Amino acid sequence: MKPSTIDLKAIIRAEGLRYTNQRESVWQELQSSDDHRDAEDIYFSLRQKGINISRATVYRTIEVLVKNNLVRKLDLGDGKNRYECKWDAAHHDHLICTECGKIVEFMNDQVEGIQSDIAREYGFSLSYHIHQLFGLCEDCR
Amino acid sequence: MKPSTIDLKAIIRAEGLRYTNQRESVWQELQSSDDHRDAEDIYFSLRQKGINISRATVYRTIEVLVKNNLVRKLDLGDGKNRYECKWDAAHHDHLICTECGKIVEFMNDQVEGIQSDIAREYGFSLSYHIHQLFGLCEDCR
DNA sequence: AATTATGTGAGATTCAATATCAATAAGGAA
DNA sequence: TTCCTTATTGATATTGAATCTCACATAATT
Ligand SMILES: [Mn+2]
Ligand SMILES: [Mn+2]
Ligand SMILES: [Zn+2]
Ligand SMILES: [Zn+2]
Repeated sequence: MKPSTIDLKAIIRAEGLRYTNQRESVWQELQSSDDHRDAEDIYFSLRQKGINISRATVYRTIEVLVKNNLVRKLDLGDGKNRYECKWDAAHHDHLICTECGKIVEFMNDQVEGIQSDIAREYGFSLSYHIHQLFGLCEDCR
Repeated sequence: MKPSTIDLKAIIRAEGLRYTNQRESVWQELQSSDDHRDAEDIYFSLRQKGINISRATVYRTIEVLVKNNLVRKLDLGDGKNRYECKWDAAHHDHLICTECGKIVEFMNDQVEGIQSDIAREYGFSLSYHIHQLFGLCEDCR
């Protein structure tokens, strides 16, 4: 992931919130990889780097980032939420290997269009969708 | 839902399991409606009908039914698994109202086909998928 | 520096789901 | 039918992710 052009301090303060070391740390940690990580991952990585932070603060901060569209929350069906840095990313969905956990991102305009058609057909106004394909990756089958 | 032509006793015993009142009761309860219900719903409905059963047994029995493709387990993102009777149902995905919880079932051959294409493109062999559209239904928007 | 309200940390709590284990009962044998 | 073996059940404890509580810390303003 390329270095952020995002000014977290400005965003945080525009929300009327306080800019803190903990919030900056969580944001940096999430930006440090392209992975789809869970809150516990973030918590442990920060602790390992000697940064003192609590689980509660990790959860609370992630929620702030999600609300400001800097991070996307994902439920990949393994019982815990995962998060990905999405401030510069176009929409995409996921292909997941049920054996090794590998995650491939895909985007298909045709499917996106059909989703809108389906919503219209049933009188729904769509706000978001979940589209996940599960199976075995090349290496695992 | 039309009355079952399924012989649960035969299926259960073919699995080398014992046919019990509890297992039959859970199966009957799941068949009694077309809804997407959670385990607690099933548990309470049975108790209300005077059937003595424990939560643990409800969970365990549902798992047996899922493994035998009589019931489909769904994660609709509200923190608890939901179940639908699917012994006679063709595959379908879901459109969910985030306001009132209404669930509409849809099926689109084109999307199903594209999913296969995507899997092939990335070298995956697909085993299942989750496709859920969230938004406001006609009544709620 | 003083003030004040927001943010944080440690631990308690919630809730769905699973595990434990003594008691029960299904189903095969006689 | 009765007996026997063992899967199943129920009551309860436990797990794990996520949230809540509240005394204390600290960001931000004056
Ligand atoms: Mn992704
Ligand atoms: Mn359905
Ligand atoms: Zn794999
Ligand atoms: Zn609605």
